[in-house]
Amino acid sequence: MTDHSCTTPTNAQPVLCETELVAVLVCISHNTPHILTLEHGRSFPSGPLMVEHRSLQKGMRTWVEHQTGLKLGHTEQLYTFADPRHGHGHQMVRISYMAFIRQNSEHTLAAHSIYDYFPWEDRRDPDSTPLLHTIANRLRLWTSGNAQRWQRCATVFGLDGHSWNDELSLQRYELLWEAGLVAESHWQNVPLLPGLSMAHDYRRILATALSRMRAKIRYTPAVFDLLPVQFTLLQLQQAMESLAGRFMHKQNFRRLVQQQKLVSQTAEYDSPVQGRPAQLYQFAPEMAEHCYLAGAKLPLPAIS
Amino acid sequence: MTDHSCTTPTNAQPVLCETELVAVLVCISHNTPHILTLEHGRSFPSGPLMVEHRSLQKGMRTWVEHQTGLKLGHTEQLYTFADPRHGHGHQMVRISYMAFIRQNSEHTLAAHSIYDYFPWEDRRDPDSTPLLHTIANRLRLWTSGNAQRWQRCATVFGLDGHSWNDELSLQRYELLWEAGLVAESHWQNVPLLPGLSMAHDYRRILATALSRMRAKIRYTPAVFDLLPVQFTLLQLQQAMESLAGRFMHKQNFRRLVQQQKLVSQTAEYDSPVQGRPAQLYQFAPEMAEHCYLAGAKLPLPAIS
DNA sequence: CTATATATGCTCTTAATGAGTATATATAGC
DNA sequence: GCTATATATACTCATTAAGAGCATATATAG
Repeated sequence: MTDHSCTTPTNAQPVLCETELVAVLVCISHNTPHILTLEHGRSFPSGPLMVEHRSLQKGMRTWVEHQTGLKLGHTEQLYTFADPRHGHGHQMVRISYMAFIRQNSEHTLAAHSIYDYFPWEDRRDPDSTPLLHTIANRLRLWTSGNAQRWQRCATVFGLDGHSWNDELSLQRYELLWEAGLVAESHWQNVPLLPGLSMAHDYRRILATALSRMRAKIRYTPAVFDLLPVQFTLLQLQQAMESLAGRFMHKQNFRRLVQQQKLVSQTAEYDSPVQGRPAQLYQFAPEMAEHCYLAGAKLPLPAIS
Repeated sequence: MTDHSCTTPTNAQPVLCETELVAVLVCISHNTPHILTLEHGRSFPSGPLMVEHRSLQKGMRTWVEHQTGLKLGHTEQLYTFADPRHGHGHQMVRISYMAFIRQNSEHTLAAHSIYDYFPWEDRRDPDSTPLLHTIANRLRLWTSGNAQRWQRCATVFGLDGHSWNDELSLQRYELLWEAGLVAESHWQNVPLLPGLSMAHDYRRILATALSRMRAKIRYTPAVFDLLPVQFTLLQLQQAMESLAGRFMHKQNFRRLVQQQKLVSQTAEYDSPVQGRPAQLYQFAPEMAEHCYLAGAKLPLPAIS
C-alpha cells in the first residue's frame, strides 16, 4: 500500500455532519452537585457549531455565557460521539463539555441533582447501601456462570472485598447498561433500577462527567470554581464530599488543605443561625498549581 | 428566556462539517515508544467519517485495521478539535484517537520515536538534562517579570525544587507553544528548540497522547497491549520506563508487579546472546481489573 | 572459571494515610 | 452565668506504601 491510501480508506464519499456542542453545567446546591437541564431533566443545553467560532471550547463558552448569562469556571471536553439513529442521510456528531458554575450564580435553567440520575453513586446517603445490595443481586443473576464478567462487576462495584472507587461511575453505568438494568437499555423483563433517565446518550455523558469531575477535583484546584469566592473550610470539605459521594475525615482533610497552603484566611466570618461562626477562607492560587485534595476518607459500609 | 432558546443560540444556520478520524498508533521498538506516521513524520493516518460507521470508535478501528492490517489494542478517544484555518465555507472537525499496537507487529507505515518530537520528555536520555536547562533559561526570558507565569513554568517543568511529573507533557508543550519556542508558534526571533514538528495541531495531539498514555499505563493494564504476548519482567519494566521517560528501581518494580499478581510465569525462557536466560511471563487478566504499575522510580537529575 | 546477564532476598528510612481522643472557642437563648 | 450547638484544633498512634541500598543467587557462552 502507498502512503496516501491511508488517508482515503474507502471509495465512499466523505460525510458532512451536523455538529452539536453539548454542555454539562455543574453547580453545587444543597450540598449536592446539580446539573442544569432542559426538557424536564432529560436534556442538556446544546447548540450547533458556528463557522465564526475560533475553537470548539471557545464556541461553547461564548454561546453558553451569552444565552444563560452564566460565567463558566473550569471547563473541559468530555467526549465526542456520533448518533447512528439520526438518519437524514448525514451523521450527527455531538461534542460534549463539562463546565463548573460558581455556587449562588443566578440562572433560569432547571437544576437536578446528579444523584437523581445515579442514586447508587451517593454513598453518603444511607439508602445507597441497600440499593447496592439490590444491584449486586441483579448483576449476579445477569453474570450467572460467567466468572470473568462477575469479576468485572465485583471490582467496579466494590463487591467481594474490593473497595469502592468513586471514579468508576462511568464503568458502573456501562455495566448496568449492558445488564439491561437502566431505562436506556431495558431489554429484559427485570425491574428497572431507580434513577432518572435522559435523551440520546446523555446519561452516559453525565456518567462520564461524574467520573471526570471526581478525578479532576483530586489533583487540581477545580473545586474552587464551584464554591463562592469566600468559603469556610467545612464548606470546602462538604463540596468535596458531595462530589466524591462519600464522607471525609475532618481533621485529616484540614491537615491536607493547610499543609499545601491551598487557601488563605480572610478577616471575615460566616454568620450562622447558631453556633460558633466559621472563618472564611479564599483560594490561594499561588501555591496551587498542583494540589492534592483526596486522602481523608471515612470507611464505607461494605456491600454484600 | 425560554427553555428552547438555549438549543438554538443564534439565528445563524447550523454548519455542516467535514469530519475526520485521526489515529495516533503507538508501538514500542528499540526500547522507545514510536508512532506510525505519514508524510515523513508530519502527519497521522486519518480517514473521513462514513455513514455506515455505527460508532466513532468502531469506525476508526475498522478502517485502520482494514487499511494497515494492524490489530489494535487498548484504544481511547483523545480530543476533538476544529481547524479554523480550513476555510471552504464549512468547518473541519478532527476527532483523534490513540491506539496501542503490539510489539513485533508488521506494518508498512513509517515509525518515528515520540521523543524525536519531544526530546525534553525522555529523562532517560542524559542529553535531556542540559536541554531542560536551555528550556529553563528561555522560559525565564519569556516570563521576565511575570512571577505567576514563572511559577507555572516551574511547576510544569520541575524547576525551583518542584519535582518532574511525567504526565504533564501536554502542559509542557503548551507552555513552549505559548513562549514561541516550537516551530508551530515560532513568532519570536529566538532559536527554536530541537524536535520534529507536525502538520496542523498534530504535535499537540501527540503531546495529549503522551500525557494520556503515561497516565493510563499507571493504573490500567494497558502496557500489556504494547508488549508481545510473552515477555520478560525486564522487558515489562523497560516498556514502562520508555513510556514514562524515566528509569525505575528494579527490585521495587518487581515487588509491585508480583504483589499484585499481574503476571503469571510460563514454562519458557528468553534466548539471549549471552548471560542467563530470562523467564517469560504473560499477563494475568483475572486479577488485573484494577492495577497499579507506578511507584518504583529512580531519582532524576535536578534542573537548574 | 570468567565475563555477562538475569533474578532475588532482605533491610531500612521516610512519608502518607486512615483513625481516634480530647479539648478549645464562639455564638444564641434562657 | 449556664447550656446547647457548632466550629476549630491539638495530639497521638498504627499501618502501609514508596524510595533506596546492599548482597547474593543463578544460568549461559566461550
